[in-house]
Amino acid sequence: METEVGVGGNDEDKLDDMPAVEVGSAPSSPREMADPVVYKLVRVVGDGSMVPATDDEVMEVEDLLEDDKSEIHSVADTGQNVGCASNDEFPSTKTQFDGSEGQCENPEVDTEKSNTQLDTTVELEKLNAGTEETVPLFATNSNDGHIDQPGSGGECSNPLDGPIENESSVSALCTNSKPDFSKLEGEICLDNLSVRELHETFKATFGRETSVKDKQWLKRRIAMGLTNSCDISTTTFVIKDNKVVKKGKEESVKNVEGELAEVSVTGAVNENCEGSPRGCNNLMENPEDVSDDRLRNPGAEYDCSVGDLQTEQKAAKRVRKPTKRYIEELSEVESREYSGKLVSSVKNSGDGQSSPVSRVRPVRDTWLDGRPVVTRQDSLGGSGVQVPYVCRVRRSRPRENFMALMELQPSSMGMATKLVKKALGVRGARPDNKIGNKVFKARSASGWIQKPPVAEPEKDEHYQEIKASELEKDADLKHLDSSGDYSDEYTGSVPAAKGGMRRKHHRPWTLSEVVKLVEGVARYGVGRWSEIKRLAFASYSYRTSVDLKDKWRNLLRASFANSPAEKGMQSSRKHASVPIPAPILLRVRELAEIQAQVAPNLSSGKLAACDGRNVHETRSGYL
DNA sequence: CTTAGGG
DNA sequence: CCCTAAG
Repeated sequence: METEVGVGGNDEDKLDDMPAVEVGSAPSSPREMADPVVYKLVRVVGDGSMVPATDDEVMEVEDLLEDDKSEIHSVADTGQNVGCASNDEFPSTKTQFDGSEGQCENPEVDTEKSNTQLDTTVELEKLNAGTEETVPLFATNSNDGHIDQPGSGGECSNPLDGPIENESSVSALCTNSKPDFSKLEGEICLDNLSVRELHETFKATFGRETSVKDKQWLKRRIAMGLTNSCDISTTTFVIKDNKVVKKGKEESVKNVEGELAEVSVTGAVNENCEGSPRGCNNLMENPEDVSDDRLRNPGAEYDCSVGDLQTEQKAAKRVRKPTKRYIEELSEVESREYSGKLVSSVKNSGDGQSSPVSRVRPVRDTWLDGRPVVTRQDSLGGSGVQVPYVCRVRRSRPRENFMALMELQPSSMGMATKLVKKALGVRGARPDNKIGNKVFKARSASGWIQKPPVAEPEKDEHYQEIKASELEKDADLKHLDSSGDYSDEYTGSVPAAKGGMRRKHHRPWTLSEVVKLVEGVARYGVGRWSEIKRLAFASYSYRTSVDLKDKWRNLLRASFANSPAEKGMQSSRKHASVPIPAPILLRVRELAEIQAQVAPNLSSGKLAACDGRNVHETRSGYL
């Protein structure tokens, strides 16, 4: 779901103001994007910096909106939402999430952007042109009863958006995006219908009345109902050059079945799209805040929007959309691109993508009663309680993220990827982009992904990992310092039959991570793992200080093994999944030596002195 | 809780 | 990666 944001003008200011905080901010300047019209949901942090919103967030908002629209009272359930709803203002709509509930523990993130949670502002950042869908959303916020269509207003609000987009989008909807439904409808083009007619249609379709007056919303809803398919739910249109590309957006819908959130991603590809490689991805991943919330109130979420759908079409299955992880990857690429020297084309994991990859490991799909249930048992200790898979707490560890897999079709996916990448790249192109890097980090750190219920049981895990590693490798090789990170893993450990916890999923260290580690060690000194963790690895939710330590140990081993006697050791060295570049190993060695010499003699107190700048800084931060 | 080390 | 001991 794309949302547009009135933010436009503000962005710059925000950008400027943006703190250097690593985690936090993602400035996105809408203007930057010239071509693709995409609405991006953005979260505004307390300081005014913006962070890309996660799918969850977006979805949540959408849900809320929809709920409101469709049914007025629905809001009540989700307390958090209320805050959101209250704000009519599109530009800055703040959604308050319940901190306590919502947050899964993510220490790093929390610390750095503690504010975020409290006031999470959902802003729509409009990268480009507006989309129809957005409007309805807003409308929902305002109020069920009177649905103002801020949508139009919102779009209008942004000069950038321009009416043009709307038109295009609308027309597109009629013609392109929802052709099916119109056909289904019996040739009726919803656009032509009056609100009243739409209401009737709505009623006919869903069997219930709707108070929503928004035509667009109604149309969309009806279309959805008619099609049953998820694709219609949200559509993003991307205007590239002359072409209008419509990209299907995933609908955030919870599956009736037990699955809280299955998202279907439908990449509707326009004819144009097919031709053009570029795809545009709207969704940004975002911090866990939202996801948690969602988890919390599954029921509330889908009362309306989902309810309709469900009632109408229980059969239709919604597939979770790939976005987060997917996006992360993309973002990674992006970061590299702009930071970098190499502009790498995104490696489309085209091959892999052809077949949907999904991971469901931690999740148990059971069709026992004929009712498919996805349950996560681990967090509950195998109690068998159904848990929204989202919020898993893994021991005391920071938190786990779930990876989402993409169910996209190859074609759409590739396109999407490219588009996203492009979009990102555009943003990055700007001077401010340095921030982008950070942003994505933050995002990655927090990003949770919901898993597609559909996933295929085994093997996807590997699949994904491999894919990820490849990606990383790709990125890393291009430039080491770029930080690439994957989305988190969805699961840490799963209770074994016995109750033993499965190991945390193996997370291969990427080059970028290694580089960061090395830098961190150089900066803060060996042994200050927690500091390094916090500072250098703030963005990586996984990788605990212990992990860092272990990795360092391994690096040391590797470095010493390698450089001293390259010849003999080769045999022992097999191929590491991620071969560490010699330079890095050298650096590691150097650092190790330096530290070894300095630290011991001077002892802890002096060490700081020696390191001076770094240590102090670090310390000051804490102290 | 953070480190360090062994497994 | 995990686990544990020690500060």
